[in-house]
Amino acid sequence: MATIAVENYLKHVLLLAEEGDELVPMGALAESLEVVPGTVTTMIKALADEGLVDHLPRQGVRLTAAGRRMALNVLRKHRLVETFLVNVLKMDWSRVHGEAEQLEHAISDEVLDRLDALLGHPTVDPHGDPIPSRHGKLSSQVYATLATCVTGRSLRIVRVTEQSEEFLRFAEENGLQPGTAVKVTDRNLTAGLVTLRKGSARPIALSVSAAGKILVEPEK
Amino acid sequence: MATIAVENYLKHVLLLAEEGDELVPMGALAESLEVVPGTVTTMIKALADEGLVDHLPRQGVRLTAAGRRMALNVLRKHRLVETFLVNVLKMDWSRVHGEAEQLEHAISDEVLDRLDALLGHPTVDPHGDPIPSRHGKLSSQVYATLATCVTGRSLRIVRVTEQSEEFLRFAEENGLQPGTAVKVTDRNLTAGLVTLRKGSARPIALSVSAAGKILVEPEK
DNA sequence: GCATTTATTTTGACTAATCAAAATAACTCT
DNA sequence: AGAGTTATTTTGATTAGTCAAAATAAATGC
Ligand SMILES: [Mn+2]
Ligand SMILES: [Mn+2]
Ligand SMILES: [Mn+2]
Ligand SMILES: [Mn+2]
Repeated sequence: MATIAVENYLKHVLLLAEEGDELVPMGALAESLEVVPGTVTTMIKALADEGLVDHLPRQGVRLTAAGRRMALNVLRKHRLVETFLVNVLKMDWSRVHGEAEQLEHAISDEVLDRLDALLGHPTVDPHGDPIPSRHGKLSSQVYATLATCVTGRSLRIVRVTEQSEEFLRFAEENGLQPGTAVKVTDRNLTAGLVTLRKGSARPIALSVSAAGKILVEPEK
Repeated sequence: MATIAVENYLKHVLLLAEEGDELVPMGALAESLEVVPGTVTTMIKALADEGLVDHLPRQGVRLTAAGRRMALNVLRKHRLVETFLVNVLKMDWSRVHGEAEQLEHAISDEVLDRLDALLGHPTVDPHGDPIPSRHGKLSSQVYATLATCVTGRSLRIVRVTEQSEEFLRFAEENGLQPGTAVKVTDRNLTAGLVTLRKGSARPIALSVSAAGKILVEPEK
C-alpha cells in the first residue's frame, strides 16, 4: 500500500517531469516537496527498490510505468477534488489546492469514479489543469502564454499554472480565469511588462513572469 | 497538530465511553483500535501529557474537555462524510464507514461547514447515528431496541448501531433502515428469537443479538 | 587542468507509531 | 490468605519518514 509520502513523491516527480520522461534532479524534487535533499535520496532509493521509479545516481529520477500509473491516479484525485470543491461546494479557486493536497490521499477509487460522474466527467479542473483520464491518459497540449503569444489577436485563457493563493486571488480579481477572452495590446520585454485588455474594459498590466503563468489559445 | 492516529484514539475513547465520562479500559481501546494493549498504554500516556485525556493507571482513560472537543470534531466529520457519500454520491450505506474512516482525517473545518450546508444541516447520518453539532453538542437520546421494546405496538426504526458491511447489507435487504415502521409480533428469549413485521409483508426473524442493534421509537 | 562551487549521497540521529514478550498489578475463587 | 487468572504496563525492537552535517562526485571557471 502506498503511503501518503509515497503518493506525494510520485506525484511531484510526474509534475516536475513536465510531460516526457526527462530526468528530474533530486534537488528540484527536494525543493518541490519541501524536504532536504538527503531525504529525497533515501526515499527515492526505496521507491526504486519498489519498482516505482528509476534512479540514475547523481543524475536524477524518472517514473516507471507502475509509478506513473500511481502518480496519475493521485493527480486525477487531486484535480477532481478541486473541481468538486469549486463547482459543488462553491469554494474559492484560490483555496482548493491545499485542501486537495490532503484529500487526494483519502479518496478511494470508487468515490473518485462517483465524483467524476457527479461532475459530468470534466477534462480540466478550475485552474484549467488537465484531469488525467480514468485510464491514465493525460492531455499534454502545449499552449502559448500571455508572455509569448501573438499581440493584437483575440485569445481565450485556458489555464493558470500557479497554485499560490496570492496569484490566484490576483487573477480572479482581474477576471483572468479560464474561459475569459483577452487581447494583448502591448508587450515590452525591456520593461518586463505585458498590457492586455478584456473586451472594452480598462487595460491590465502584468509582469512578464506573471503573464507566463497564464496560458491562452487563439479564440476560434 | 493532531495526527491521524491521535484523532483515531480520541474518537474511539469518545465512542467507547458511550456518553457520560466513564473510564474506558485500555483493553477495550486496544481491541477497538486493533492494536496490542502495550501500544495503547504508550499512546495514552503521550495523549495525557498533551492534556487530551486523563489516564488513571490500571483503571482506564477518559477524555479531557480539550480531547472531547477534538473527538467530537472528528466524529462530526465522519458522520457528515457518510451522509454525503450516501445522499449525494449514492453509495451503499454498508460501504461508507470505511471511506469515512479515512476522509474524517483529510477534510478541513471549512469543507466540513460547506458539506453540512450542502446536506441541509442533517442531525443524523444514514445509519441514524447522531451528528455532533458544530459547537460540540452530541444528542444522547436513549432508545429501545427491537430486543427490548414493547411488542405489538407500531414502532419506527431510528438507528442501526453496527457498522459491519454484512450486517448493514442484511438490514438493507430486509428493509430495516431508519424511518421504516415495524412491529414486534413475537419475542422468545429462550430461543433467542425476535419476530417482526413490516406493514403487511411477511414476518422477519432476527436473533436477539441482531435485534439489539436496531433502535426504535414509538410511532407517533 | 586544477581549484572552486554546486549537487548529491552518506552517516548518524530523531520522532511517531507500532509489536512481541516479559514484568507487574489487580482481581477472583476457594 | 494464597494461588491462579486476567489486565495493564514495561522493555527492547522495528519501520517510515525526516533533518543536520560531513563526504563525495560532478560541473564550472579561469
Ligand atoms: Mn498531497
Ligand atoms: Mn488545479
Ligand atoms: Mn479514522
Ligand atoms: Mn454512521
